[in-house]
Amino acid sequence: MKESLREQKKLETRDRIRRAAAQLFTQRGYGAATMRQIAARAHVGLGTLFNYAEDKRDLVFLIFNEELNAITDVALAAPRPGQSLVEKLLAVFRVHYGWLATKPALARILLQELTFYSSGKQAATFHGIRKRLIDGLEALVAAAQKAGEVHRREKPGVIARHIFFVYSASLRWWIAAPKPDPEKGVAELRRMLRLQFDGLRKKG
Amino acid sequence: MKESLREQKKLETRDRIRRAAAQLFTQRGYGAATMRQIAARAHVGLGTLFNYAEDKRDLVFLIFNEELNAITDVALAAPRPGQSLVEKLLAVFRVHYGWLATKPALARILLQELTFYSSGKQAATFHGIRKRLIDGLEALVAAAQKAGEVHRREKPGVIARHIFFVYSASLRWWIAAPKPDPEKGVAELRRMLRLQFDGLRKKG
DNA sequence: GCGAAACGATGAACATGTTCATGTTCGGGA
DNA sequence: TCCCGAACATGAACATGTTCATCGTTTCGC
Repeated sequence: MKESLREQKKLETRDRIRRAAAQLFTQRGYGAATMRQIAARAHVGLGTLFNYAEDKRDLVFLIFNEELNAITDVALAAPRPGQSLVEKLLAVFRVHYGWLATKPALARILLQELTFYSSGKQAATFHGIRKRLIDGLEALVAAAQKAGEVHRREKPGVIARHIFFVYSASLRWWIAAPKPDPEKGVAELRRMLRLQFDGLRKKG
Repeated sequence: MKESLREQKKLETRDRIRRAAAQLFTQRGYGAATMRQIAARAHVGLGTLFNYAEDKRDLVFLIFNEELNAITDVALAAPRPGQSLVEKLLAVFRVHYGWLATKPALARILLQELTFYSSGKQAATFHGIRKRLIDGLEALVAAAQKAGEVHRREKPGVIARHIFFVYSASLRWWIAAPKPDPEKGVAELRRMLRLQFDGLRKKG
């Protein structure tokens, strides 16, 4: 290892900040928790927070990014061969639902306040992870097209984006509930994806 | 008229605030425009702003609400009998695209920063208007179900919400372009709605 | 080991959103 | 006409996010 001591201390400091921010955001909400309180609980100076997150919003991403990255790896490996496209997609999303259900208060902050926020160093990482997810969806769609399960009238990227938006909408709807149940969330999403897969047109 | 002078002055003050806020948000962006600058340009005390909007974000809704309300009336009256559901929906949305294209900078603030913000007196009005739009969509869907154009596997409210989200996503994508062209926006939305209408499943 | 340069921590100072106690203006009843 | 209460306007005071000049620590070439 190159910079043992320095690097070590930096990681510990970042972790203390993450834990302090997570606790205070959860207890008091995003708006009511102040940077000074977070700095105090993390045993760092006020200015130090801004060495790790560009601004207050960026702190939320700092809390989530590490776990989100790991969870996304798990999620993208979840689909099994032989499943239909909808079931493969649900296998991916189910992992995220289960994870977010363990920390609904923080998840609400992430989904309701930050979906379209993009500046900040941590936010960049966040969007990178999200892109990996969307790329994964695109691969699933492309495979389904190749297998003849899905038509080819639209490019897989377009369809993947569309699916991602359906997922985002359902997720936001679900997380707003008082005590989000992942099973119910996945069930609702299944309805939405079926609707998307089957279309609106009346058959025969 | 009941309160001629008072009511009159109030309306004028609100209008000055609206214009000042719109100008400064457009010129400098939402973050860089300060409440003090807005108050100065509106020839009003700083505190007065907070008699008309609950907070800074609420100012954005104050700017939009009046026009948005009128535009939504026009939009909901746009569909013509005999059009397909997709064309009826596009007739509605086209009005909004055309309107927002005339003020892209402000529209970007509204769509990218404020879609999920909900507290504040102006925000309440905004969401009321949005609900009227979604109810209108629901009525179109219900009619299409009754006419046998759309299946009945899902309730019209669910389908309408789904359509609204597709619309929101497309709109946000479109408004991010440097100089949004309403025709292109509507064309892109048409692709998305067709995708929704036809479904993903490969036919026979 | 030693000096210096790079790196990170720090909190006082600043900028700006928000509150609120106070002053001002208007409408209507006596 | 003359008050009085309600509605409205106001800016000083406050709370809090953010910047930045400064300081201590770690690293690295010698």
